[in-house]
Amino acid sequence: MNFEDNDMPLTGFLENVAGVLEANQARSVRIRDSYINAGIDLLNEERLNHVTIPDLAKLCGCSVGSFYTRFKDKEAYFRALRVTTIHACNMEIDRRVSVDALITLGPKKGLEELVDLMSDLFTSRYRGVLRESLLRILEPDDPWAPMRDSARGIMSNYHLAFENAFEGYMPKEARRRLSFCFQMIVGVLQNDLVNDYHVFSTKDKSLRNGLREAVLNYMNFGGR
Amino acid sequence: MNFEDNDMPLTGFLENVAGVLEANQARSVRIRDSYINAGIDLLNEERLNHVTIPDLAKLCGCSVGSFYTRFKDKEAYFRALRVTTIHACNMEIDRRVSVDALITLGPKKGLEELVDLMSDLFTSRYRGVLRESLLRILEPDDPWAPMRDSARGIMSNYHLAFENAFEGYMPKEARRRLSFCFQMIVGVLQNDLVNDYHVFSTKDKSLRNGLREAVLNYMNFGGR
DNA sequence: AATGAAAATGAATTCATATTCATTTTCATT
DNA sequence: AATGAAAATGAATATGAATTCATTTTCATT
Repeated sequence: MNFEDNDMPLTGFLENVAGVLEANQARSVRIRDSYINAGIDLLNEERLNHVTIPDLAKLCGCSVGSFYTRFKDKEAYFRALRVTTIHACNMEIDRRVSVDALITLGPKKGLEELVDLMSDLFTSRYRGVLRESLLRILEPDDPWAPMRDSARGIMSNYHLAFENAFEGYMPKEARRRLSFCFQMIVGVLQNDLVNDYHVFSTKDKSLRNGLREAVLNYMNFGGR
Repeated sequence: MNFEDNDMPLTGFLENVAGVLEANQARSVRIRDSYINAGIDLLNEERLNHVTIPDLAKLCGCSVGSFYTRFKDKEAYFRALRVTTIHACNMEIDRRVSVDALITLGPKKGLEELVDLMSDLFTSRYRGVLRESLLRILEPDDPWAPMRDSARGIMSNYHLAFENAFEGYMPKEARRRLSFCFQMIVGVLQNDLVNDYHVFSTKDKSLRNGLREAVLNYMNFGGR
């Protein structure tokens, strides 16, 4: 999967992130990116609290000070991890659930694609960053806000595509149900993100299948 | 609602919580309970991080030191908040979804009761403690574990009651669906616990109604 | 009301990371 | 290869909240 690629080029959006300091030399860009990539991977293993700057620096084979010539502070670093993550997610979203793509797929396959896309995002290499963002959702920054924005974008695409499928008129009831589907998918996936002890899990494909079935059933497109 | 009562007597279970120090005088019991009650209420407003011991002491009209004669450390204090919460939740669970109660209600009303019970728990005075526990789920303690245990208990009751309703034989398919229902309910409610920006919310009754409808539909008991 | 145990007090201390900065090293341009 | 700007270094410092403890006060029993 494209958005799973390691060592993606981080140039073009990191530059504009508040607190990410200018990197004018190839060397500093390399170190900056290695900090970002290390962070993305580490957050799949532990909480950001437990990642100390000295640890991080050692892992990247450089010094504490270098961290601070790349990032204003730890907060800016986490912001950079998030922006990288959101960028990757949004690429995937645009690719797979644009209004055009959804109109081509039609309602039923479109819904299946929604479950698959969301499952893929929550299972990707960025899972740890997503988890950390979710677990810090109440902090002043609200690191989950951009995910919410993306979610709203997806929803809007679905509403448009469904309206089109229903020839311009979608019953209010169907709108409500569509929204609730999305809320179920997100809820179940967020729960899985944080909680390993469920019957249906993203670890195998059971959660994906369960969600698909639940959503299709609920929308009256019939299960499998 | 019973489990909503303020100033519930905290004697009988707090005594056994690790790190909760003996309180032999009426005065110390009073102070201990006022710390607990203040904490439960504060966590509806802010994260535990932001509650400092000096703040807490001032709020309870006593000194920092008194906190440490009641609780070994802040961790023990949070444990006490959780045990209080779980105690209240379990009382409500036993009262409302015992196997007997569920057999009396029958499958359809039983499912509605599940949605209502879970919604009530996640909307109670203990909402803040539940949220804080969820957001700390990855910490060594796993403060969410006891909630998971309660959840397992509820599930088991439902499986037993449904087996009874289906005269001792419940199709595997129905078992799976029942589990997934629960996973949806918990997922959606946990999401709401942490995230205010959804179409269906516990703030009004919309989430409760939506969940009820979704669950009944999915289980083929027909919506409203 | 005397007495010793329990509890409360809050200024001072501890502790664990995040962050700084004077110095050294590397880069890129001439 | 000389030069100045950029970047890296890591020991030292700052920070901020949790925790301690010597002292004072209150409780409960006689």
